[in-house]
Amino acid sequence: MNPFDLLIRRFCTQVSLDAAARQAIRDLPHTVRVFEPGAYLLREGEPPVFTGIMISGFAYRHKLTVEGARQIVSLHIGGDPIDLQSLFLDVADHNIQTLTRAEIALVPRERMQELVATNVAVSRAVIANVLVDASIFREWIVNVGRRDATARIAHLLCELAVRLTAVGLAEGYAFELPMTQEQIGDAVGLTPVHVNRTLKMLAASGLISRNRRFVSPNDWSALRDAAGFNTRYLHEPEPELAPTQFG
Amino acid sequence: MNPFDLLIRRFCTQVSLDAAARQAIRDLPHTVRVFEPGAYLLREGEPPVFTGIMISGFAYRHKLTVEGARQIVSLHIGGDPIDLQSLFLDVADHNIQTLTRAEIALVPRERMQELVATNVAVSRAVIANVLVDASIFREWIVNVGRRDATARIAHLLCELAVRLTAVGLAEGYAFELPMTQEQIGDAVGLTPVHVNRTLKMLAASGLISRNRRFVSPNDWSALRDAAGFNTRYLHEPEPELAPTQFG
DNA sequence: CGTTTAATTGAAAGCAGTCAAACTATGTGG
DNA sequence: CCACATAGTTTGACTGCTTTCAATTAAACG
Repeated sequence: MNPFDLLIRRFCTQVSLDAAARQAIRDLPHTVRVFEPGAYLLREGEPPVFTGIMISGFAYRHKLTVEGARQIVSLHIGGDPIDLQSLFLDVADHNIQTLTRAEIALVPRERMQELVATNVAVSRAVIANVLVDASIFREWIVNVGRRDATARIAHLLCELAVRLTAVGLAEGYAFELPMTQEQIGDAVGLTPVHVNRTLKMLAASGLISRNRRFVSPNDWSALRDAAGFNTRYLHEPEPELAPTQFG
Repeated sequence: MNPFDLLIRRFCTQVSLDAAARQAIRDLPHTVRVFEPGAYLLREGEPPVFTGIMISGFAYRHKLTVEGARQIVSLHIGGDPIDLQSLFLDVADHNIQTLTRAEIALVPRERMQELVATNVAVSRAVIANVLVDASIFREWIVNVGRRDATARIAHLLCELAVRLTAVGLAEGYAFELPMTQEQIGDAVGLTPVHVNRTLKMLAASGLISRNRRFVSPNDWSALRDAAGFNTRYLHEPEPELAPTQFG
């Protein structure tokens, strides 16, 4: 699929885009590149050059404390725009790295800025997308600030299950989680040892099944309850209102 | 000061606004209202009706977990736009409450949406502002996820000191922090008891002085080091580049 | 097959939480 | 102006969730 159709589909979950806006997006110049796992897409302190669209693979944003501890602040999957977060900021405040091999469509930042400046519908879509990202950041603050280890990890799993399902990358909320337990810990503010114990406990209590990095909820509503998970913060469209036509 | 001049000043820390854009902002319809401490400006689950500009006072955004624990996800001070975060989202994913008595200029959401749709410079300013908010959310994830109690609280104090100083509400990084220790705990993911102990420890170690809710750093660079605080995430303009003319 | 990376497990230590009570402002009504 | 009520701060003792340290097992890799 054309990377911009992925982006258009994403935008259409929040706003409607007329034909002109869609065409303007498709006309953006871009290069599709494949990045190996661990590749940096953005480094803190450096000026952002590209805006990207994840075609496939996983990526994560993270920051390091002065003591060297890492905190992952978000995860990105196929269809996610990358680095709209830096579109109008001149120095990156965080790093973005691929988690897996990933195909990413790179668009020069200035060209995206120009499009946002000239097309109202696109501008609105970009703002809405950025606002949803911000909502997810807020929920992550709650997750690391006020949930215990079990709920934190369950919440992360729920979020990924729902987001992956929304873009057709998970079946029945089951999915491959391409993260080491250390990376999971960095995402939820725990140590890898405790992530291991908590994951085993989630499996032992029957909430999930694990097979290597493949995770599947045995009882979705029980997992959701354990996580205190509510999809509201993802601002997904109501199923019945979901756009079926987007191109 | 006219509330919109506050907003224009804020926007001009990130982008430049031409005379037309400034006038368009000043032409926004608005009502100035005074809210008592604890008043709700927005409730999770409800549709946002207004966008606001804090003229004076403090406010905070927060979310509740299903267990009833509260997590404050951001603090707002004079000059901050409120609820640009919900400008294009139809259901609030969090609550906003005043911390103190606060004067707020309310602008109907649709009028702000219209302005963003018709004025490119304003649109860019709104996006930049929202992106800075998001950057602060990211840093808060790091704060609660990867710092110990001392660093967390020191970091909160540093952030407020810098932000209040930037808008002329603090002298020498000293300021009145109008929060109970329970609210501070809700902002950094700690219990009020531990906040109390940590605050006393910060004072005992000479990093800060406290007098009721008035906090002043005795040694700014030592406090900054204890917090692992770096202003980059606030995306403030370089002092020498700071706009001196903005209206 | 060795080598490296990741997952697992056990034991001990520690930071922060919980529970409970005392203290201190601040405010109210008589 | 004082007794009383309320909200917030402070302190102590104890508990416990997570971390730390260390070692073992399992999987991935060339």
